[in-house]
Amino acid sequence: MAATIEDVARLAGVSIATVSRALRGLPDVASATRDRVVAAAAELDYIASPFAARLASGRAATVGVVVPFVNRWFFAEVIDTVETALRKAGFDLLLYNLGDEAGRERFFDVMPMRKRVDAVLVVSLVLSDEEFEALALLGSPVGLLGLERPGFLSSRIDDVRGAQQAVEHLLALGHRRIGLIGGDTDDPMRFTPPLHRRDGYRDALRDAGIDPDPASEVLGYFTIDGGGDATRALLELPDPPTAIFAESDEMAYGALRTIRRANLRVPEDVAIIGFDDQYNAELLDLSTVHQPVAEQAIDISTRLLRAIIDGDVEPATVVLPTELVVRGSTEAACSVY
Amino acid sequence: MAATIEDVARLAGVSIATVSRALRGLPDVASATRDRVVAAAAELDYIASPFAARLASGRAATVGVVVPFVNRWFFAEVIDTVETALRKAGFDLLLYNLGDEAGRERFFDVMPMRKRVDAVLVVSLVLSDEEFEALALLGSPVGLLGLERPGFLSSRIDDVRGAQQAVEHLLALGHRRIGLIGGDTDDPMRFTPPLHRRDGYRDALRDAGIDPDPASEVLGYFTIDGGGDATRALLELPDPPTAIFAESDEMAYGALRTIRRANLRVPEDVAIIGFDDQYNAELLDLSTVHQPVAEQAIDISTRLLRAIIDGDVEPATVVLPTELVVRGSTEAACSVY
DNA sequence: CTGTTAGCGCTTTCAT
DNA sequence: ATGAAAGCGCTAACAG
Repeated sequence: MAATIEDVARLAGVSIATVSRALRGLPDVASATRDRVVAAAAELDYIASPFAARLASGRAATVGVVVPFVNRWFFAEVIDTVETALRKAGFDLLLYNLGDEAGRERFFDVMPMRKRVDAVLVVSLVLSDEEFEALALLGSPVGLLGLERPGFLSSRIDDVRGAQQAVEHLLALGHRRIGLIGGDTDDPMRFTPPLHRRDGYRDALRDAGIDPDPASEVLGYFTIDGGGDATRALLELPDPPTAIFAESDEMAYGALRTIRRANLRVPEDVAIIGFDDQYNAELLDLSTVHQPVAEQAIDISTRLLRAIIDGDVEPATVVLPTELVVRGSTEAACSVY
Repeated sequence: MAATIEDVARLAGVSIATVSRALRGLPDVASATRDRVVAAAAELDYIASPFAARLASGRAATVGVVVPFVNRWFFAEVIDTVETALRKAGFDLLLYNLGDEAGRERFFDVMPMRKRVDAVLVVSLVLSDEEFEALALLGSPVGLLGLERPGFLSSRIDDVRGAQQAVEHLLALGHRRIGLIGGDTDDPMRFTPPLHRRDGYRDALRDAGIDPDPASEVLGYFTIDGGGDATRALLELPDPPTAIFAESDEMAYGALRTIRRANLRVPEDVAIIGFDDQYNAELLDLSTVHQPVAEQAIDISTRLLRAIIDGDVEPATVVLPTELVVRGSTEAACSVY
């Protein structure tokens, strides 16, 4: 069987308490002693049993990461970055993939991470008051990525400003009739992005002296097909828009497809701009608003770790800047369509 | 503080051993007693400390999943599926994201999952003999997804056959000059897909009485840009191919871009087929060979769990079928280009 | 069917 | 600077 702390103690000729201290780099260990212990541990190929350590210390050295999906760009990117940050700090990442609504209910019902994580990171989930309450009751630091709530650590982008950037770009190109493909803002369990991005769209129009026209705002449900259908609706308007802002790249992909199938040219007939800048955007030559995903992930992981280790960290919200990325779907010069 | 097993035992008026049995659904507990225990546990909002249970039982109830990246289609898809399967069986998923070469070395050097998982699942990593050796030394079941090795459980597709399907499709359409965009087959740390898919390509040509022409096989390095460059090279050939088989969808995307930029039409001037059928393939109307990712993930998780629970499971390899998916990049009828 | 008891392998006072 | 000893909260014989 694998070596235990006693084996190391025996070989090094010290007590198990000293082995524990030496191997964890605690102070008050003579360096000669430490060397001896480290050598013994190496010889026996010893590593501490995490479960015994966790039981004895009360620390889980684990962060629970809760996501609605993992097989989508944003979430995969976040998990990737967070895992690396945690591992570097000696923490494990325990993944909770909610999946469907049933999975979500089961999760908040059972709270399976109870007693097994030091902190929780919730990624882009819209939570009810009860669900926030349940998280707070865990008694561990809770971090939010892509959303905000008073009393919780969080990291996000400014969706209003990002949408403004997109629409201001279209305005600067001379467009006056600009359509919006958005998400549902009436769903009580809604994502916040649809709401904020629509506000940014309207703000930008008003700032340019244009009155937002409700008829030019259609639902795309944040899917490719939804974006395609929405675009068809926009094109059938009596006075169709010359440019479209889609609240997500995915919806913009659908828009591109619909326009291509209608034998119209992008951007000459209709200009398209998305939001997110996922990797497909470059492939499809889509202008969009870049959001710094890895940066948000690193920021929230870092502060969450500090909250675990140093204890008291104030539950601030960090807002990271978005950036306009101009490609061929809005500027003909470099278009490949 | 949170309730312990003793609190429950006291409230239910039984011993802690009975609580343990009742809550874990073990036999030999009177149903009246069990009800009382369950009620007491519910009242105290009790859940067992996983660390104490793991320390005492020696079971980690955790599977370590080792991936080279998580932010790529195939891996995200696998993690998603495996997490769900494990969670359903009461197991945690501990993620190990190797990232770069340094991360990989650190991983196999330290073997950080030692003493903390009951099994390991390695996803599409090409391992050295030493690395396989290190895994075997863990003494736990090891599952492989996307690769195969005698003595290990594994689940994969038949890359040779899949490539044949792609090329046979092109041949059936009348193409005789078919180019190949592949991966490096000389790298000692190579993926196996490049090798197998190239073999399938050559087999299909030979079966049609065509001698594979080395000049028509170019390297695309499994990236979009690589696929684009490779395509340019193929188009500059004295006798350029009328169809191209890319060993991955990503390289096919690059091919589409290059062809579009060269003002050639797909599929009229050049037909393109990829391999994998990731979601972008449909978006880009790319013909490809579908590989069942979720099915592979479920198969290997299931067998790995059985190996953990029932102990002895023979280390078989399951090979799942691929399927040709015809879209607009090979058949003009439904093309949108 | 239920209770008693001895660990599981560490961490952490408290002495010295 | 080091050691002794008391847990951490559970599981698993074993006894009855």
